[in-house]
Amino acid sequence: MNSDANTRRKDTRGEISGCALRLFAERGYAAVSMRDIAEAVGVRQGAIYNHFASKQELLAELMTSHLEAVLRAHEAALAGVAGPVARLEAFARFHVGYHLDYPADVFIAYMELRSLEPEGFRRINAMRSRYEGTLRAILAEGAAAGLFSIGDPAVHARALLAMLTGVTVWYREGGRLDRATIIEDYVRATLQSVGLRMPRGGDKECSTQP
Amino acid sequence: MNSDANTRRKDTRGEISGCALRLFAERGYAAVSMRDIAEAVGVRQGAIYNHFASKQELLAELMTSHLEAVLRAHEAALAGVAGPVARLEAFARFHVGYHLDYPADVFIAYMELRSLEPEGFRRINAMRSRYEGTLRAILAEGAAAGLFSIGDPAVHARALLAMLTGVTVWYREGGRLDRATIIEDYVRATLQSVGLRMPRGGDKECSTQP
DNA sequence: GTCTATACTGGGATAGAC
DNA sequence: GTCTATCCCAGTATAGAC
Repeated sequence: MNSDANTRRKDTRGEISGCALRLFAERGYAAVSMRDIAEAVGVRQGAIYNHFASKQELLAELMTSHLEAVLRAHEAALAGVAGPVARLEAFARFHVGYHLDYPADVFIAYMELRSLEPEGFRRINAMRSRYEGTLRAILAEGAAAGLFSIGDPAVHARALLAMLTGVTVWYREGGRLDRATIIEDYVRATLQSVGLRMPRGGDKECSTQP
Repeated sequence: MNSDANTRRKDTRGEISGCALRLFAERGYAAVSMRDIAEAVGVRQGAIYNHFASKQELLAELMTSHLEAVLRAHEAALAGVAGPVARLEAFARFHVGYHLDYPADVFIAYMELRSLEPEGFRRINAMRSRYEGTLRAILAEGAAAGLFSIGDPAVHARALLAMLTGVTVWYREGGRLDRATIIEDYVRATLQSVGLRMPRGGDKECSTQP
């Protein structure tokens, strides 16, 4: 039906995005050259400019599509979840799970904001703020209802986001701990940080230690 | 008595360190040129090489002296503090306080590890691991004693470090919140995250909201 | 749409006068 | 120890053949 990205013809644009994403995450935007990206894709440097007008546009595109995906998935994850406690748990579970699945995307969106030129920065920072705002609202609501014991909701929101996002810094697939364990640990830390004690008992049988 | 950095003669080396620190923190190592640093200092580019052999050595030097200072201050802050609960509180209070005082140093040491060449990386990463290890030990001890309710101590240590270190990302002097409030909020989040409830009552009178 | 080739800029680092 | 001047290379982006 549609003409684009349809058949299995090689999708150069997509491969450029993928390689750039990985390299930016590994070394940082400024430390990666268009030649590096081209080599990873298997084309010559000039070919990239058939798909992206500039390195800057490539970065902005990566961040935009990532943030759009995050916001969509995040809204879906919290849709129909009611009450600050349940919403906070859902937020933490979604956030860590998503970050385990897309560590490079997340890392870039978190770290390379400063590499954006003013226009892109404003647009993309606004998307990030929306996301942060939903967590802040949950915390403020829980605090107002007397359910949470926290200081300033904005401070706590940033503290939790830093904590949850930090999972991308050290997590590597096939490591000592599996995905489910890590998520539960972060969810527990999140809920306890606002003064709650465990979501539901030991949660998935507390068999961490033998 | 000593011959170096003694009188008030201009300390070019120190100014290079200071400007490089600030610029690396603002834009990232790869995005800052030796010309940028020289301009900030007020000398010509070549003059830097009278004090540092290379840009890479300059970065390694900044990170090393920072980490040495952190480890010293951290040991002093925890010296004589006994018991996992008190030590965890002292750790959190020290960590956030130090990071509020030296945000640029901390940010670089956290973010620019990947910009180090192999030799410097090993050396400096070992220093970071020592620091992380002290927190992990506190958590493991508290968990073993049944005082803390956490999952894997290594996961929780990294989660807390990311949370506490993240204060440098958003804190700006003269903002809405003062230093003491921010520290107390982070300390509270830290202690609660392991399942404790408040260090001592409301702590400094809970007058956050009017 | 990809290639080769190139324009142009800016980077790290060095040489030698002062 | 700092300066000016320069080397050499890598970087982004473009032009034009295929």
